[in-house]
Amino acid sequence: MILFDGAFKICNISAMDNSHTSAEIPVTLELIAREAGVSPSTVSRILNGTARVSELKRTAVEKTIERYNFQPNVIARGLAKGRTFSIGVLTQFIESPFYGEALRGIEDALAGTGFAPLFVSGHWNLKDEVRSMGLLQARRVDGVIVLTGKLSDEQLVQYAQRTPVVITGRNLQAPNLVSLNVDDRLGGYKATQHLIEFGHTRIAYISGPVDHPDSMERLRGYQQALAEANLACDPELIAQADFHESGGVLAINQLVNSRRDFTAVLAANDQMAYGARLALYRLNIRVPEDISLVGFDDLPNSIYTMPPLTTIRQPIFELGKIAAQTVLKLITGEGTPQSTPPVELMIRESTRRIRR
Amino acid sequence: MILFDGAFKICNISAMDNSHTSAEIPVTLELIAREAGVSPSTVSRILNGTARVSELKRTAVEKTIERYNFQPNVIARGLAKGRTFSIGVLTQFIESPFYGEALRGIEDALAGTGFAPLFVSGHWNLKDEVRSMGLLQARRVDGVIVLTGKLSDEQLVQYAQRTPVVITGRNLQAPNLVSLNVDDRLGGYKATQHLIEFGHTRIAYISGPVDHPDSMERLRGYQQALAEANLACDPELIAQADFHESGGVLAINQLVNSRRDFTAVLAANDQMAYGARLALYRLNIRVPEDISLVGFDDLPNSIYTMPPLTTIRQPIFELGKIAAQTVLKLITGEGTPQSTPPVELMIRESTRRIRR
DNA sequence: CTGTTAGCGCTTTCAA
DNA sequence: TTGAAAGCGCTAACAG
Repeated sequence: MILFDGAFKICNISAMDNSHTSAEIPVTLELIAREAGVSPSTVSRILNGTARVSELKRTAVEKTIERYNFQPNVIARGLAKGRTFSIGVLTQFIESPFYGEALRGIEDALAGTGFAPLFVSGHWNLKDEVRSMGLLQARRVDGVIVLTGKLSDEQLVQYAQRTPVVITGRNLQAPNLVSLNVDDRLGGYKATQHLIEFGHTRIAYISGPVDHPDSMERLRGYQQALAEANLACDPELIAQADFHESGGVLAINQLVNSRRDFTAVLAANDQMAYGARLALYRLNIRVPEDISLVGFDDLPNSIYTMPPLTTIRQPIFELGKIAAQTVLKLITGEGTPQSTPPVELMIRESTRRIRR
Repeated sequence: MILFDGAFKICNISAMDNSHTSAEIPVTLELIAREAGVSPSTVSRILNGTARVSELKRTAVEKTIERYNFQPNVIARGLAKGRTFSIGVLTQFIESPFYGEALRGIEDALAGTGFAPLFVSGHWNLKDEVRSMGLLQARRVDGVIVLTGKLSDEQLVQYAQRTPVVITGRNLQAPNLVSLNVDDRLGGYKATQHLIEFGHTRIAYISGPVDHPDSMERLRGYQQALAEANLACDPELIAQADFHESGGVLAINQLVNSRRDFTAVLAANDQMAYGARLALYRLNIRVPEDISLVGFDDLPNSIYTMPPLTTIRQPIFELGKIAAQTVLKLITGEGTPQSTPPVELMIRESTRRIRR
């Protein structure tokens, strides 16, 4: 295997010398103005469409802009206008498949508006969230979208005094701030109801962190569906986990060790359902023949799961989109908030009617 | 089900009225200086540690900063210093589980350096990539990391004339630009070799897009391993797909329809392997009993796949980290480029020794 | 050590 | 219509 003489390659080590960078005449609006024989204000006016400009000068300017491939400095513009045209987005993990969809929604809504998203991560960790919010503040974003997280209501309200805030996953009333929610409880309810309709009466629940509002709402939906069907809610059947795959694994083991029997499992999110799936496989328990499994979120992957996962679809892409639209409205002072689309039960192949 | 009277909820509609926003006195460096009884320069010096300042004034200033909760305006600072302290990152899909890891690496490397990443998406689409690069340019980022994509070498080189560029997934030599690579060919080679060692001789390959350099390199590794083992490379056993799950489904169907027999499949990435897995399941072909399956990337999910997927681990988090470190070095003009860690074969449960 | 004075690149009155 | 001038919030010589 002689072709591979190293496990990696780096090109152009000499490129590290970038001493030449210093030369270059920066192309600025002023330069354009001079070259086109007009004043800077005129160029600015053309760029912003702020006022009528004679056809003659306009074409002259446009030509020079073209020629120099001039792009106005958004930073400088921001300073002058007191607006940076960027929207801060506090997500939890930049690589999260779940929040990723929301980010895509935000990108989508912001495309073509002149505003750009600035993504920062909080890692489900108050300190990081505060630091990240500080970064956004320092960069004077015009608005902020907070995708859940651990910031206190007070912090959020205070933050909203300086900058418009849109927050998901919590109910909060304050000036300059709007909360956007999907109906987690309804989701938990629908999922449980589906299982009950399939004849299951012993339904285990793998919950997320107790301090996570979404998680608790879903649990409430589960409990309510149980209650409405006159089924007891056995606390032994509720395992507490952490929204991660590994938590799902642990939860299943714990549930099985408890020796309570159950014929179905509802996981508070898809990631835990993935972990649960693996744990069941290890225990030689078949899905859905022996146990039905339901997730929550409908991650892109859940169609390709083995078997494809029955789950609650959250309109998370749309939520991101609406959040972005809402924050823009807050900034410009327009009204009419949007409603978020409802959660939806996606019946796939991980659940089946119980054999009697 | 009376508790849910709507499938969504929006709070605080009245918050849309943000007319009060106009009041507020902005807290600036100048304000701090005045309140502390010193000149703006002194405050600036304290903030930047640019020069020694008497203990007396320092504490006075620090107190006022504290009192006003002052955060210097990074935008203004950027204008003055000719540096924005942000690094543009062109990714393809913000929600991609694969690039997500790289983004995390970038965040990780940038944390605490004062630089912030500005993530933009290219969607594997030249037009979007150009637009996104334009956005970065307009915002005067101090450096750019390009995670593969379709920009031409010329475009990249030209871009590097204005801003330091780090590019992954291609070999390019130019001033002010460095290319970072993982050894895709070696990955393809290792994966194939593993299959051959397990006794497989008829190994199908699901490729990515032909215009994708990573994809082609992996294919070459596959071919080389075959050649070294004196196995013929049957073109009928190579299905062309698109790096997405659905492509994996299609590829398997095509492969099976071709009526060539094979006992193993190597997919050029994990996502296609997921799709292949589903397609095989639909066809009642067991993995790994009937067919062994290997992926490429080692996405976080591949441990939780059914069965857990044998795959080539790409050090993509580390790659992101190194890319960020490299671009910082390019900016500050320091030297010593890093090497990227090698790819690694992760043997899990989707492959097994062929029964004879 | 510290204040004064010019800008950074753009927008925006205010006159002309 | 258009230009001159002032200013956005900060930094960086340059004196003192």
